Amino acid sequence: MDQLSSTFAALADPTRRAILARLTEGPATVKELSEPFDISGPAISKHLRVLEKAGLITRGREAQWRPCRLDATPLEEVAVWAENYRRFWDASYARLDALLTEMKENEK
Amino acid sequence: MDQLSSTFAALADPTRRAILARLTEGPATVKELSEPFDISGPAISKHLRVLEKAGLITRGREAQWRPCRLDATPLEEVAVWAENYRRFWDASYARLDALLTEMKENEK
DNA sequence: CACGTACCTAACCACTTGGTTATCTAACCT
DNA sequence: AGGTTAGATAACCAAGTGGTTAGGTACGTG
Repeated sequence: MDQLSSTFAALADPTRRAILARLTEGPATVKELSEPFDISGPAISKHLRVLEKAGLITRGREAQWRPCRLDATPLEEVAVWAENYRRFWDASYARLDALLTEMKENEK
Repeated sequence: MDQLSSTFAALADPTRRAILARLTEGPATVKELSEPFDISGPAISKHLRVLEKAGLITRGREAQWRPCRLDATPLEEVAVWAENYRRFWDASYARLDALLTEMKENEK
């Protein structure tokens, strides 16, 4: 699977997005991350592995803890990808787009 | 499933992203959309249903054709979501962020 | 009417996903 | 050494996904 696909796939789960949101406040252990959720440890472990494979988190090791840190670089690609569609949802951008097209037409 | 989740899930497949890219050039029939891909009609139909459920396309009906049109509005939510993480990948933004935090500290 | 074209639905298959419980390793603390 | 805590792994299950083939519907045309 390509980078963008695995990033989108990782983001498709609300639990994983909540984990990312939590990590914006700083690194956390697996236990801390699992606190807000009513699911088992192994389930969290699986989510973390998905996030790690997508390159969205990195994991260290300190004694018996395996602290997770956010790595947002894959999200830049997501933002860039979405921005390419801005003119299709943004009305003012659409008008600008139409203007530019018109100008191009006039050049011919 | 919430809106953002189903949007991300829809975008996780390269075939579906390619279909969206094709639709930026204007509406297309199912046949036209399936042309670039080496998969069966029903497979395309399934992809289109996923995109439709995610609100990324709308479908009309003209005689025996069911033309698809792009609807990018769910992508705005994606862009906004990703932008909230910009400071975690953008070095200059991170520096600005640190500066603002420092200023806040000084206010106390 | 008969035929071809565009598209959908149904049934099926292999694989993945999100969850579980049970069991293991590794580190810390008495 | 024994017990507790953090975490991973394994085995399992139900549901979902991405693909297939076969068959059905709706429309335009000879």
